[in-house]
Amino acid sequence: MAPYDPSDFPPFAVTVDLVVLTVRHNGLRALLVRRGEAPYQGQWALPGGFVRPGEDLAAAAGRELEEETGLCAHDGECESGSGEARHGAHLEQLATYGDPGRDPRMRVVSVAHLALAPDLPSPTAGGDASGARWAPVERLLGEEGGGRDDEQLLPLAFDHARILSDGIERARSKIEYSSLATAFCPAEFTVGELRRVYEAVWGVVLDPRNFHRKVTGTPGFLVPTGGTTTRQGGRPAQLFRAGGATLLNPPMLRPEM
Amino acid sequence: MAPYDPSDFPPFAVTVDLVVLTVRHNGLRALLVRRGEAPYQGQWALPGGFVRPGEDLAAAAGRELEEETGLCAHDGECESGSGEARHGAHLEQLATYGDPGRDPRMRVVSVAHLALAPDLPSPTAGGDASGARWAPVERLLGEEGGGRDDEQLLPLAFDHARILSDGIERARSKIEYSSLATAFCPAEFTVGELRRVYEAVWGVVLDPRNFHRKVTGTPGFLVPTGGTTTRQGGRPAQLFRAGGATLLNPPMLRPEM
DNA sequence: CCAAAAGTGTTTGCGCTACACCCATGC
DNA sequence: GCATGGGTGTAGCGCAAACACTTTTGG
Repeated sequence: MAPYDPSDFPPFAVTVDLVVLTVRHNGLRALLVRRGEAPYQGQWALPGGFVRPGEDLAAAAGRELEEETGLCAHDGECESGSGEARHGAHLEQLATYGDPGRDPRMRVVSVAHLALAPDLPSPTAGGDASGARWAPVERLLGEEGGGRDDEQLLPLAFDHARILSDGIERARSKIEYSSLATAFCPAEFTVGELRRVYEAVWGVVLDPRNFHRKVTGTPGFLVPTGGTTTRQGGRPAQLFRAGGATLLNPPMLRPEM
Repeated sequence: MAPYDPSDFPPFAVTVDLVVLTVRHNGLRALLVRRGEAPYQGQWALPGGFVRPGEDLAAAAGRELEEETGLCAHDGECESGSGEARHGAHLEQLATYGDPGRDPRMRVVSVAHLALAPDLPSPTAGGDASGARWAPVERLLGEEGGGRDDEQLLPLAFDHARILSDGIERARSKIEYSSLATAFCPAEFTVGELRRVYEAVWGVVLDPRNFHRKVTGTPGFLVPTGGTTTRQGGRPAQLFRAGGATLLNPPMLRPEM
């Protein structure tokens, strides 16, 4: 190999791309922005942008997330520190994509991050995108059982379909063995609401009795607040907050794969 | 955010760093190279180098791995394609480290990869490093129960201790639910040899009877070759190759954590 | 009074654990 | 023949799956 010469290395552009997921209307959805410029002008893409010269990768991801959603990241391996813009979201590094040619203009290495957010009241305010939406993931991945057949797939710019697919797969497997599903819920939530998160992310139906026993029996997963709510109708349900536990032992079991 | 201008972006150096693990003398070991230049001259570091202008990230990692060990990578998400230099090893992307200041000379973003290799006959031939060694991981992480107390910790250059720690953690958790432990074994191996891999990586003792039943009962994990060996002494043991299965269901269970 | 969701108990079965014993080789 | 590791059978137990019923609200 050539000797290590600081003044002579191939220059790269480094960006962060964000897979932001939420659960809305009993379905898993991803945040997309419409591209205003070539290439892929007018097509949908993941939010993202350049990493700034003095900026940590996690900080760049947190900044982009707040610009797009108003959410302030916490948790994961990213600790951007201060400033609670809104209720927190989970943010973690996903993977890095650097194929030559993934961006036709130049050599770009993108460090993708995964964010999990609760259902936001406002669709998508602020941000630099000329348009933004929460798209159901079935319309992006071409999975089975996701809505009607006449809904066609939304093509994504660059290699973003691949990145999104990896992010969804990470989320689906990670809620098995961690308490991450609570990141999709508001600060206080019911067992039933948490169950509907699992059902939406996995695309399955779970037994309410066994689910209730499982989550309330796992130490540190849920902490009762003492309050109740009837916002889902029916009998009042206990409210919980997310407990301190991050790793679930034993894990939640996803039915027959 | 500033408009997207291809000719005006902050330039970064992009490197790959390698966490190469093997099992040797009943212990988990990592490949280290001695640095020939400042900074951290003379200290031990993970092998790695710059990504070349037209080169994929996985290809860069595979190239570095072959330069350092003579191994040809396969499997994982990295498919560097052709050229079987020696028996294959597992290679996958680990994580990306890009703190400003992690390299005092310039802004470097390093895409770390994890490689799992069988015990190599020759210590470490070839490569560009002035020195190389397989270091027991206990001497690098300061864990309990790893050898005598008078052995002191080896400090690593840059943030490589963190990267190594992340790589080891990935390997430890991934052999639970995948057939990856076979990547530490030669092409043909016995159930006992595979068990010693698990014992070395996890630092535990497993019940030979239950282990045997578990791995032979998991469809697609092991394929008998028909041959036997007595290289471990005692009664001849059946030889196996790794089967096609990558995900183990149900997973191997790591004793009391 | 009806619908809708919450919450609880029980049975059944599978898989993991823990244990003792015989087998086939090298020295 | 003895040491060494390989391979098998079994009993117990804990967890998860499957299932029915009561409770408490809103309309």
